[in-house]
Amino acid sequence: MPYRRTPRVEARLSASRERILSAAVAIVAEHGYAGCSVAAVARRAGVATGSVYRHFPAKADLVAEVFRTTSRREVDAVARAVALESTAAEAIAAVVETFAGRALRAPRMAYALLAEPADPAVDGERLVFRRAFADAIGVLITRGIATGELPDQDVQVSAAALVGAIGDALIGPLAARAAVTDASVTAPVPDVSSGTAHLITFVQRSIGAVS
Amino acid sequence: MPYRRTPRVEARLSASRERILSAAVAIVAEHGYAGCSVAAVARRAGVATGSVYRHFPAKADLVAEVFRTTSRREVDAVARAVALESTAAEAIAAVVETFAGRALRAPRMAYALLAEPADPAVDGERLVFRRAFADAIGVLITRGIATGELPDQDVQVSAAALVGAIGDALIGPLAARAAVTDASVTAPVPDVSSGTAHLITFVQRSIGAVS
DNA sequence: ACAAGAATTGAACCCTAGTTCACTTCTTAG
DNA sequence: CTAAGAAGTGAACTAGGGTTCAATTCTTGT
Repeated sequence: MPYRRTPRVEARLSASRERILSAAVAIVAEHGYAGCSVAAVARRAGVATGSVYRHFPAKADLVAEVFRTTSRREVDAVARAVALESTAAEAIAAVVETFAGRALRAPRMAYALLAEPADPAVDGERLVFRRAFADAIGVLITRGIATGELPDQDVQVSAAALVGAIGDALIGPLAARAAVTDASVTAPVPDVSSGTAHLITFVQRSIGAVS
Repeated sequence: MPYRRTPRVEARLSASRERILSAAVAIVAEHGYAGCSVAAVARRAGVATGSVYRHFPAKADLVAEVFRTTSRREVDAVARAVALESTAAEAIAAVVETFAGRALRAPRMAYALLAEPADPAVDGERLVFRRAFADAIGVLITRGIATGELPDQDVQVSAAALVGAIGDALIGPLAARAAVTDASVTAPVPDVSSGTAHLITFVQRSIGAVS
């Protein structure tokens, strides 16, 4: 029985899978889920459309994995920022700065993560993402309560509300930026740094951290 | 030239349009945008699919109007609640209670308003909705600052962030309820009243209202 | 070199849901 | 009553994109 899968082939297969995934991530970062058709992904990865289905049973699985990959990056960045700071006030400020900074540098991607309509499978992942994000913030709140820096509070509720607060405060400017990016126009965008500063004040006050 | 549009016909036409719109609203309330196909709307309104296009140039226009109709109700309810209270602390509590109460009583509708993927036209309306909601909250904050009850703050940022905070804190329980509603199963749902109480504390603290 | 079988291809297929349109049914003015 | 023309109908059309599959190209063990 000739031809048994050899490590060499195995490696090429997983490299291929990786290229497809990367291509999909790149397309979402540039054009959002709207531009992420199977045909476009295949073209960018340098394979035939049919080949995509050798690695992913359906498009929903592909985009779900795309979402997971990209959202993990964001959650990790935020979690790292939290770990670096000592006080809750500094940590929550770092969360806002990290997340807002990254989002505004890659607005199309941020929009895709936060709000863009997509496959129901992505919706599920989005809930996971928000929960993970909330957990990272929860860590900081719990720590603050333990040290007495923060008043006692429902960590789950505060964390979930903060995720919403930060996300929503960003959607406005984000939508503007995403729009101009789509039109590939370099346009003046409403200043964000002052908004970020105000948002930091808001979130610090909201968890009871004296600014 | 026989047949000129008479008031009688005019009335029947607008009644027809109204029936179509109501049917669409009802379907969204029950099954979300997912179930809101033109054929389904027409069937429920008791007209042919083609007739829908006598009143709306395209489906996007219909669903946009559905969204506008339903979101106005919510914003009005919240604005009314704000107007009834005198202190900012009471007013923001009333906002949370009103919105959360209504949302949890009609979870499928709330999900459609807040988060359900839908036509791009709906996305645009959703931004309008959030802004209107934020404006209602902004009124209360501005008033609180003026009376000295609240510390000075960026009203826009605080209001937008609060919209996000309230919305996001609701999405979790909402998704659960919407799911069980879809399956038409009466199931135990995570208690929400205690969550609402905690959320009220959170939002009061976040605008600097002493609880 | 050869054959067994897997990987790859990309054009054809299919399915869904919005939209159209030729035809029928009403409504109105003379 | 009759004709002009609008409103209403629903089956057929269409578009877009996910999915499939017969044919082709590779890879491997003897």
